[in-house]
Amino acid sequence: MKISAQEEYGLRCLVQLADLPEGESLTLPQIAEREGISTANAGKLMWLLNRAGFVHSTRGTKGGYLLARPASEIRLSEIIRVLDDDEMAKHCDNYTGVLDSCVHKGDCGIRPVIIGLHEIVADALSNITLSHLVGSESSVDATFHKIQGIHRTLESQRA
Amino acid sequence: MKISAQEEYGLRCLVQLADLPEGESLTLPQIAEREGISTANAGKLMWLLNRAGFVHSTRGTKGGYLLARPASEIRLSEIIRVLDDDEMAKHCDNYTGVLDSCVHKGDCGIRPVIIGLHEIVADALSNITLSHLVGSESSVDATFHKIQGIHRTLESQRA
DNA sequence: GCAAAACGTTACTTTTTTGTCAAGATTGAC
DNA sequence: GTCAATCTTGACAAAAAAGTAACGTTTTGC
Repeated sequence: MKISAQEEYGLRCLVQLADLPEGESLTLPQIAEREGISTANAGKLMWLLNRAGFVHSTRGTKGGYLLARPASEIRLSEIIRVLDDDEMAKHCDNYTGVLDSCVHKGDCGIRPVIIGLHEIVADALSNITLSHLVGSESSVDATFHKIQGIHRTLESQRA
Repeated sequence: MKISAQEEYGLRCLVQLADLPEGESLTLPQIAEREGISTANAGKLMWLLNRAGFVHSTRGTKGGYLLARPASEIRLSEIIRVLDDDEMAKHCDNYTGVLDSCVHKGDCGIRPVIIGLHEIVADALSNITLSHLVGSESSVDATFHKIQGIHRTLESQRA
């Protein structure tokens, strides 16, 4: 269970934009340099993020990228879903071995665990927004654990 | 964020062994057939699982594989850690772009989220054992949610 | 002993994922 | 209007993951 390169770098590019003063934008070369990736690679990532509606781009001299919505309104769960190509929906169609369909098509003891796991992850990520990620490592860490704590308490009250 | 083929199929092979009557074992061709994968592939997976100490193998005619420990004592968190090649420990060494080390080496707002996410997943998986996975899909689903519910309640009480 | 059935190990091939390149399109400045 | 800076897009190349093949070792049964 891991984060793909696309998820990691895509998220980082968005954080760079979220960390900008109101109204400012970044060009591809600037984003690439700040994240230590090639301009070509940054270009592809930003294309994905633009297509998904997370950023707005302007062409020509003085062009660049900026967030399409306030950072506080963009949840990590949305971002990951896009960068991950909605992998979860296809899980059971992918792992079919040498056959056309999974041998556990009818009844599968693993499926509920996989689905449940993704629910837990999506749930945790839906409570974190881009604006939560712009601070220092220690402050983000504190925020994350606070959010998780609150969330779990609400969960168990509901149950 | 997704499960790799190695994790998925490796876990499934273990579930097959967990579903066996006490003392019985399965050969590679049997495991392969039951999971719809090639014998060669099953062989590689079982080699990994044997090396990690989850199963015992016996060679020669009448040989085969069986669990090294009771299914109720093997937690999914251990299994995933092995099949995933302990990916988490290397996260920050992997995503360095074109550079030798990650540009966020010093202070990184994303790291606590990645680490926290893996903690949440490992936490959820540590409460599920192989024996939980042998029933029907609906019973496993019920068990999973029950375990998660109990766990979250304890978590929030502690907090 | 020897052949058949089974696991063990390493090297190789294929497929998927990542990352790069190059040509095109759009805009602003002069 | 031309030029330079910038994003867009599809094709291509490199790297990683997944899967296969080949050959070896061990055990059982005859």
